[in-house]
Amino acid sequence: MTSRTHKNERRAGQLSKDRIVDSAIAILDAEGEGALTFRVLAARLATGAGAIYWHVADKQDLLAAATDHVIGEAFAVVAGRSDPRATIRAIASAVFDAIDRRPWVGAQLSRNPLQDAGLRIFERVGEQIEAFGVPEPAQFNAATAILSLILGLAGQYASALDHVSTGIGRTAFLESVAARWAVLDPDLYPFVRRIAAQLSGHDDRAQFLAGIDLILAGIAAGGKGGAFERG
Amino acid sequence: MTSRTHKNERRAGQLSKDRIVDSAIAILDAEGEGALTFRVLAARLATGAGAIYWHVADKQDLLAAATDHVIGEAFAVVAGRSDPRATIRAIASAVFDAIDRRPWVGAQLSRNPLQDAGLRIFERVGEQIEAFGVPEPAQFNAATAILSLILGLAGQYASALDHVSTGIGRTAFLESVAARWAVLDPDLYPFVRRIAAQLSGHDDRAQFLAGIDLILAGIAAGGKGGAFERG
DNA sequence: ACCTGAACACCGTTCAAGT
DNA sequence: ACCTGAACACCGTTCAAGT
Repeated sequence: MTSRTHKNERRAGQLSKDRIVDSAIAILDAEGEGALTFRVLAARLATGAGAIYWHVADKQDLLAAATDHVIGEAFAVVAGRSDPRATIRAIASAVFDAIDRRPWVGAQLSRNPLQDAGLRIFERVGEQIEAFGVPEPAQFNAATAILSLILGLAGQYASALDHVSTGIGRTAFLESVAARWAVLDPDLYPFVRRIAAQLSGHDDRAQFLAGIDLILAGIAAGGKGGAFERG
Repeated sequence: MTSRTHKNERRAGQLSKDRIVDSAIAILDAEGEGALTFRVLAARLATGAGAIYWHVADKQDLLAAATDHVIGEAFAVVAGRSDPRATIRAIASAVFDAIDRRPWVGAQLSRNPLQDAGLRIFERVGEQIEAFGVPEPAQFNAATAILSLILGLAGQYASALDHVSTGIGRTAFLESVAARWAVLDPDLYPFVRRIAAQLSGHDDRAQFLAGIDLILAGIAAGGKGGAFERG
């Protein structure tokens, strides 16, 4: 019965930051952000709650590591296009897909934008901004704008998905929001009222990328002098 | 001693959602988000913790109401410019200033973007997008992009201010971030390393508005056909 | 109708004690 | 060095009881 049970069996029981983060991700994926507790995490790892603190500074550190892991994985499969514009769209797409699969990633990104995962996105975007031909002094602003848009959309999308997960389906949720919007005071909220009709049918991913395109168009337009010729 | 003490004295002691929200804002302003507790809020209102629940659904409701109050006040003083572009910049500026004064507003906006305050911003921006001459079908995407950028920047700025408030000053904080960035692996983070030098000297507000300008430029460029002539 | 405040069901985090 | 798990110092929220 215990044949084949050598010391690796023990090794598998060893704690490590990686194992902790993997377990945390499994819990977050399966039951959402509210379910991640040091107690249930410890139970799943068959250890004491305090043991986790040997490998992880605190809960924020754990969530940051989990988010960084997911974003790192998402970026690993983003092939670099020759066109910087297409590459930036691919980066944004990868982030969108990661959030679509795991709403907690979006929540974490928008809550703590300056941590590892955010820096990873910033770097990727910035490299393409440079490849796009944006002059040095403008690169910081341009990359920050795109990063901010991604994070802002991440927060909105994650928050919407959050509501969806707590009960009704996506279209039912959108319809309930649309119904609430359609009933606002027309003097105070003329725009939102009018837009409500488009809510149910709209495509989140397309809207996400449309925003990116607007900034890219603005960057391109800013270089009227020819400074942004593809090169 | 008790002359002049008529029933209004009693009235002042009455609870109401407004009084609760005002007290919550006072606590948030004075001691930050971590200090807002139903117990300390109740103490400040000289009542029991449970009494608050008669006027407020839960803590999320309280924070949403506080944020909506602040954004409403901020928008009350935003004069409409004749130029939609300038008005959108003024709206973004007002949000920036509100967050600059109260970091918790930024955190709340980015955490819960679809609540009252977010809707207020969305409406204001949307109206200007229409005034800008963006055709109907594109208005939703354009307004969402600007709202998302504002929320994304709100989150980043709030998170930075948060770190500042916990100890060191702003420039010291930026320098510590810059120092961390400057020391990253140059193969993995070439862009962030290079940009680190600009961090200490940069102007948050200018960067905030630069992002808005990029989207506006993108919107204008999108209407090459003349559809976006100022009208 | 509105308020009281004790009680409930949790949290993240710490830390003496073990191996 | 690493793990255990009870204990600490809190939370938001509920609810019987009061007025």
